[in-house]
Amino acid sequence: MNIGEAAKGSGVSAKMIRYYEQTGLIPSAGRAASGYRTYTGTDVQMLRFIRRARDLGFQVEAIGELLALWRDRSRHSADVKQLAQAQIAGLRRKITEMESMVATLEHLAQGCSGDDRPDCPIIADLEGEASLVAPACHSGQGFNR
Amino acid sequence: MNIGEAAKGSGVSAKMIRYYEQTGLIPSAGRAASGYRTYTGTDVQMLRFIRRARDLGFQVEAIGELLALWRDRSRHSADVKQLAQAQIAGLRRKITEMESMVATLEHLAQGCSGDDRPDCPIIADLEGEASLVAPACHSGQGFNR
DNA sequence: ATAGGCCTTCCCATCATTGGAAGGTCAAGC
DNA sequence: GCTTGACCTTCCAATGATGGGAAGGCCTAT
Repeated sequence: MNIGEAAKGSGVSAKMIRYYEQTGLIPSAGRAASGYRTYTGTDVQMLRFIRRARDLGFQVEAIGELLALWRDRSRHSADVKQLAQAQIAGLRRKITEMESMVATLEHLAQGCSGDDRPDCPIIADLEGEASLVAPACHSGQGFNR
Repeated sequence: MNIGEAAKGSGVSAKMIRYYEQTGLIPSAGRAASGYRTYTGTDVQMLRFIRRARDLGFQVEAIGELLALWRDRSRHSADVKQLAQAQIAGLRRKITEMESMVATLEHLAQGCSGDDRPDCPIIADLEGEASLVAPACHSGQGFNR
């Protein structure tokens, strides 16, 4: 089948399929005499694998490792589990960060009258002055950047 | 003061300060005879404002709006609050997505023996076959991409 | 033969940030 | 005065994953 059909069948766009090939995540597809890439059912299955891993938030690099384990019939499930747990840990870290942001924002928004007056604890907090509402202690630093 | 000192004082890197100037987020800094950018205490305060907004996860575009409100003494706190609430909503959406990923991954990892045997429900799930452990119903689609 | 739908490659843009190269400036010490 | 090192300047490039588009080739049905 051609790339369009593989894209439809896998949920990975044709653009991304070419990109994954280019970056070495997947092997080069076969080519028809016309120069068109050709895909088999197995290829589509691999692309679906990638799609699902991507939907679980794995980065492409980690997906490469997952693919290698997938292909390795003598893999150790411990290796797979480790990747999954690293992914869980990474997601948890980001979730925690964002939750802290939400908590701060909610605290600030709650103290904001939200009317036509200019006074606003949100602005005050961003200004770096002590919050007009409460110490907030929101700037836990240690952000991802 | 020079850009380095402004960077230190604000927590925004010199690189980013130049970038923010270039993209119009902040006005062009003054220049010394040498061509060096010069900053005042007010500038540093503005940069700190940006830094804190950034730490709350605001995108640069939203920070521009916040800066405009900050400078607008006749602002309506409702406008500020709205930006904050939009930010909260966006963060919450991402958190929910990630939590769903974590839930799926945990479920799968829990069923993985994590030893030297190759059988692994994580791989099985990514393969797209019915999970060996449970229906999982993890692929809720509707992801951010 | 022609239309239009698919494919190819190549380049560009995103977003926020970092890195580096090549070169100018400043301040301190000799 | 001169050197040195720290700082500054601009410009260009890369990141990661993706989308957009142009210019041109291929395929199939009418």
